[in-house]
Amino acid sequence: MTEIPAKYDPAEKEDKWYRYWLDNGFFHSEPDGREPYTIVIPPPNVTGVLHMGHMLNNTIQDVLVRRARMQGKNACWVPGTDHASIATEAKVVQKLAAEGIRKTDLTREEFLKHAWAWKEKHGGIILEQLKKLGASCDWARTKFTMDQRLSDAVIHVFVDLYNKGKIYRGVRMVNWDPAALTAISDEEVIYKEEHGKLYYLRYRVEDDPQGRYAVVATTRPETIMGDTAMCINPNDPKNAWLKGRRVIVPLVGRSIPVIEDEYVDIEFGTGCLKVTPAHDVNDYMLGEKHGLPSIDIFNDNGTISPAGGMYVGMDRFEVRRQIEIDLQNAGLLEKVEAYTNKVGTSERSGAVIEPKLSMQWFLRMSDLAKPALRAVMEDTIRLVPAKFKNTYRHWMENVKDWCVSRQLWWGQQIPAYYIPQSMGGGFVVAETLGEAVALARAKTGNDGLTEADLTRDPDVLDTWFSSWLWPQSVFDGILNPGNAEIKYYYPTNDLVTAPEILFFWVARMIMAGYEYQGERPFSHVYLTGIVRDKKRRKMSKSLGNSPDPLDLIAKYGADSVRVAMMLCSSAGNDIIWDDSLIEQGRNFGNKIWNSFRLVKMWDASSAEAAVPAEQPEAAKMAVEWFGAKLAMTVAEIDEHFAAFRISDALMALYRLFWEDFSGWYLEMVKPAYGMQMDGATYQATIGFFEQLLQQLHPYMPFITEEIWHYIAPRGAKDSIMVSRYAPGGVTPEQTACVERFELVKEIVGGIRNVRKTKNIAQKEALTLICAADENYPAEFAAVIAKMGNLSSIVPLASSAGDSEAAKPAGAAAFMVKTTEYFIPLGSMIDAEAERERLTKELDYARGFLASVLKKLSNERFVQNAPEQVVANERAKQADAQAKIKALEEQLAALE
RNA sequence: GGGAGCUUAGCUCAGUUGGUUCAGAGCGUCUGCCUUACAAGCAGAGGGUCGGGGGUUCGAAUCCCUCAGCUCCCACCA
Repeated sequence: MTEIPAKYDPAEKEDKWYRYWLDNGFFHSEPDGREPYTIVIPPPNVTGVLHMGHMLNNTIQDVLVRRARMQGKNACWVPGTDHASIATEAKVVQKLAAEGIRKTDLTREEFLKHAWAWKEKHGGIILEQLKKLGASCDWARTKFTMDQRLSDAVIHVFVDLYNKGKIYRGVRMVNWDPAALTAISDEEVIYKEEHGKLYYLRYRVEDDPQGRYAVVATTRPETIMGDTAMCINPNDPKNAWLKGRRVIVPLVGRSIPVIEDEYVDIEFGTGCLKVTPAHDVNDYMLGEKHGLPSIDIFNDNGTISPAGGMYVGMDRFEVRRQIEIDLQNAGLLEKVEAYTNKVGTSERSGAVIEPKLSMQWFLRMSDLAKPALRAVMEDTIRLVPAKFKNTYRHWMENVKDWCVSRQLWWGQQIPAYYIPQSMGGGFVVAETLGEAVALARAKTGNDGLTEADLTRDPDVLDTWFSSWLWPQSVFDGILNPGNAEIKYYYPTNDLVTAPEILFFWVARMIMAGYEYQGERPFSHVYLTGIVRDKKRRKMSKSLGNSPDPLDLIAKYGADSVRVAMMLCSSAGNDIIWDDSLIEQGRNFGNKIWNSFRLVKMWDASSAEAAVPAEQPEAAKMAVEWFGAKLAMTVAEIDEHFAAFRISDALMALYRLFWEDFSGWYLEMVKPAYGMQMDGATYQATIGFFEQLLQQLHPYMPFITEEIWHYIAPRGAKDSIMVSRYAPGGVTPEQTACVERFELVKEIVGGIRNVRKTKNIAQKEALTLICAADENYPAEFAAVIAKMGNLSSIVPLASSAGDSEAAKPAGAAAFMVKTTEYFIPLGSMIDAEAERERLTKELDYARGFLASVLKKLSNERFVQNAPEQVVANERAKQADAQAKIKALEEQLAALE
């Protein structure tokens, strides 16, 4: 037998076993006759590094995958990364800036070369980190959202949707960063409270004999050059006089109409709104609605453009200061109030965002959303927890068209090609340049048109426009529909992701799934919580409150981190991370290791001590009981998994191993001092241990593999991770056995209590006297004797009625259910203390009886409550009465 | 402003359709133990008027109303 080290060293073993799994190809899946179990990873940013959120998310996926594999399914976990256009491009720009290179100085091709170099260097780090966690991904299938095949699929889908009339060009307000000279996404806008001013400007009413003014309140007086209307609420009596009039924009002198729209808040300011369609989203919508012209008065860098007509070339904030003075001097500034509002700033440059109109590509969502909404509402796709269904519905019923273009270079370039004005203008959309030329020729009727005449749209597609195809594109299901892999692996089973991307990603994957496969992309969506610190703050770099997962793994081992994660994570709830959790994980591993060492010590084959001829009774009963307990707990774990209660499943297992197996079972089968264990018990124990390891394996893959190979010599292919769970099932006898054993626990507890209160050492054997009634688990007598260290269990003279006679004087007593137990202690009994204890118990029992009787004397209760409930109350009454009688007798015996 | 959700032990959370073992688990705390697998352990103990108030019911942590506090999502008012 191999010597087993006293301590388990994760650092040493984890790399070894991961290597072993890889070398044997255990993670790899190919379609075969088995039932598939598929998960596609939510692809992390290609240049990202592992944080606690990834740890949580990927541990859950690995637990699900490993379990499915051991259930005999063909488990396939597809890993990969996302090109994350915005984030990656920002990082590349930053890196280039550090080298003194500006993006604007590079051509698109040059920039992309840098970006790819960056991706090659940093990409995939996160996948290597996942290996440390033990993730059983099929690495041979690793995909990247900008792999050629996946990019082709994206382009194909864009063209297809365009041809179906679902994609169109339109104007939209984007967040313009005047410092970085780029549009940024809504997510990159940080709103900050700013103490600014609210300016009240006088707009002279045209042709008004009284020379009156309409006063408008604005925070942005510098945009007046872009005003093309004033708007009032038609229901606003105080401004009714302005209806149908025209007003003069102050300083500018332009005459603009007064329009009416209920959008205007009557209560705000004066109830008059200046409308600047080019520089405010809401104004833009008003402009669309009322057919107003739009004057863009800003250059890209935030200075005034010639279209402004005044202050040309000045910075927008300087203009704000200047215009205040100029308005004042012209007598057109009614007043200025202090005003606090939220101003959007760029996450990247810190500059104040300028809303800017621009031409973008949109995807019509309403038709796509319908089947996707139905699938979730009808539970074809189950969200876990289900509370997210409401949010999902709300969003899907109010879905807006998706702006799919981004003013970036890193990503799939939009396959739209513009035809020069000289050749008729317009554009065509095609998968290849060749096709574009053909289309353009057909469109213009100009056969002389060549590739060189076409200009490709410079924008790229939103990253989500590639990741929404992920469950399909990783199996080439877009370009090669109906291929063997997509048929086998799709729909996938479970998706594990964060609720904040339910709409960005999950909903869109569902849409794409129905659009291109005619089927849901997955059947369950498990939504994890956010990992927070002890103070419930989000973990972030700036707060420095996020532990580095790799440090934790190095210090405690991946198994410990995984257990810690799974212990505190219930679906949809944020998880509050506390380093003490990881200690709990480590302690559990330690417990498993030591239990194993103990069991291995009893290996009958290496016996030096005497082996008993036959299996001791206590051991026999222990085996029967633990077999039953194990079967029941496994069934419970199955239920937990069916409902995705993964932390509950782990807790059930944790308690089974720690309390029942280590605390009770191992103590029950432990050979007597100087004796060896019999073969039958040893074999049973090893069998239990293997089953426990199998159940634990999804959570703690490394230590279970290590012990698996210590337990018995195994072939190179006999990994625990590809072993199969034993068939489940619980018999009624097993359920009864476990129930009866609860009595044993209580009786042993009673004995221990007596020892403790009377200060009797465990070594000192005692005698137990008890009435062998139906609540006494006689079949476990040997177990009780062993666990309580009893020299004998003596039946109480049993004939009913005269039992008092046989009750021992000077004995400590306790009750389990209605059965009395006595431990004769002779002179050690402190009659006074005993009387006090009994009186207390008696008082409680009488009070309890009184409450039961009160209930039973309530006619309405007896009439209305179900029979079973009433019967239970009567049973309680009988028990309480029996208990009271017994206690009274015990008290009397003390006299 | 619109929508959703949460509030149970010191902490993190379970608690299916109201009804036995409904007031639970883990961790932490406290007490006693270095008992030959494990002190990263063993044996025990204490701790909650289930956010407040009201209602329905024979019976409410559970259903309804209301108030308070917290969280998230969406739209953000010139």
